Amino acid sequence: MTEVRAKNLPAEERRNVTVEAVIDLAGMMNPGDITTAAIAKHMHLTQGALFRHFPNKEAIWQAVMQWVATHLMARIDKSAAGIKEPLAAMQAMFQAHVAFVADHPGAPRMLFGELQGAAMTPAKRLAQALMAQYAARLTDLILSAKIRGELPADLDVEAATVLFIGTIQGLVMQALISGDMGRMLTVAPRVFHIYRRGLETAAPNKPKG
Amino acid sequence: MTEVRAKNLPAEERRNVTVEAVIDLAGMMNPGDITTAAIAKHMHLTQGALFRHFPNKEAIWQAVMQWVATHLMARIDKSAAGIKEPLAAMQAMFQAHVAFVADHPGAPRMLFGELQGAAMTPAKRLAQALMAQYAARLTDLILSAKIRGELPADLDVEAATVLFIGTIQGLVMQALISGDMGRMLTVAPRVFHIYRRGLETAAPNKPKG
DNA sequence: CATATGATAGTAATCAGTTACTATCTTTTT
DNA sequence: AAAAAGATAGTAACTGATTACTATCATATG
Repeated sequence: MTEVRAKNLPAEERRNVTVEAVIDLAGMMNPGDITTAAIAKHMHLTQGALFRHFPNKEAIWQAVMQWVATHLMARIDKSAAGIKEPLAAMQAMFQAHVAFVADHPGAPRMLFGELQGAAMTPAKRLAQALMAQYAARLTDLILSAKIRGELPADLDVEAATVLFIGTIQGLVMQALISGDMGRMLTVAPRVFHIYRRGLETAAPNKPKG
Repeated sequence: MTEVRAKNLPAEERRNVTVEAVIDLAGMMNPGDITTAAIAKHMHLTQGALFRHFPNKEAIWQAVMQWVATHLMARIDKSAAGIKEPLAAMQAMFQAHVAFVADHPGAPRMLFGELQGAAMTPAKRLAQALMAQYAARLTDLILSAKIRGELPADLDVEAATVLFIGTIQGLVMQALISGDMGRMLTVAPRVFHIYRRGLETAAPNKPKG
């Protein structure tokens, strides 16, 4: 017997519910089309009440981006924790990232939408910081894989990092387009397999001849 | 002494100019935020005048998607024409696609934006047809590469196709985010190199042991 | 009672699309 | 070829709907 309507939530919890409502909505509609009225309706509240908990709409988006950054990184860190082999850790991160998106399709849509916006909003700054942190972590893993001899010393690290992130973005984008998140989960390991082979056998520009 | 303002263009040319204006604007702002007023202003026209040439806004977007589909496929076909080796053809397509995006950053933004929209608009249908055509062409190339012995017979064709498209989407997405299209052009061949190595050495699931 | 939370009912700005009128180009008629 | 007529293209001002945001009043909680 869950209450359809939770009344008079404490402020912090109401803010959390708001963020979840936005992530939820972003999975169903274009983030740019999400109005404060739509958010309020989705959480069974009146539109004006939202502004008792957030000073303006931008603050809501900022909170959402913070939620995405925190939860995504937490999930990725957890998946790779305790794995010694860098390539195995990367594989775990890859799968964890894809699984996170499958659970929260609205999250990448908020990210992409925010990052592509022209204006340098606080939300965009958060999104950029997330991306930078992600890329740095990957580069470290690839470098240590080189040191451990798991990857060839002449591997193009930058291209490998770009391709890892790009592969996920591409997978996610295609899943968002088709609307089939489950399929992405099964294709992801097969795609990562090709990526991994590419790293392991990469010769920079002139294969010895 | 170019005229700042071309007056009273014939209808068809005015429609072409409109499409170009939209692609141009989409490179600078979120496609969803492009208003008819913004389009008109960008082409030095009044907002109402647009509706003399298009019945509604959706028709404008439809024309834009048609433009993207036609020009992108033409450029890709041209780049691969006359190349016998499938892998070389794929490499040419890859580079041509990236170059097209560098020339028209608004094009992929329109595509992604349209494909992610919930409503099944005519513009979305065009975008989906473009993607399907693209994927089919790739699958054909990969299959013929197998037959010619350029790629291993046990390569996961579906994953290879998804990864090709995903790699481009990921590259483009990162370029859109950073706003640096020139860099994408230089990174693209290095990224494709890793992709190609992945295909050439891929063993499906159980590397013989 | 005091305060936090919510509802109701607004505001000014902006959106796609329409209307009435005017300018410009093309064709026909003389 | 000159002028009138018709068609096409553009302008300016508007409409109703929707937006983010606010002011005021009501209620629930501790």
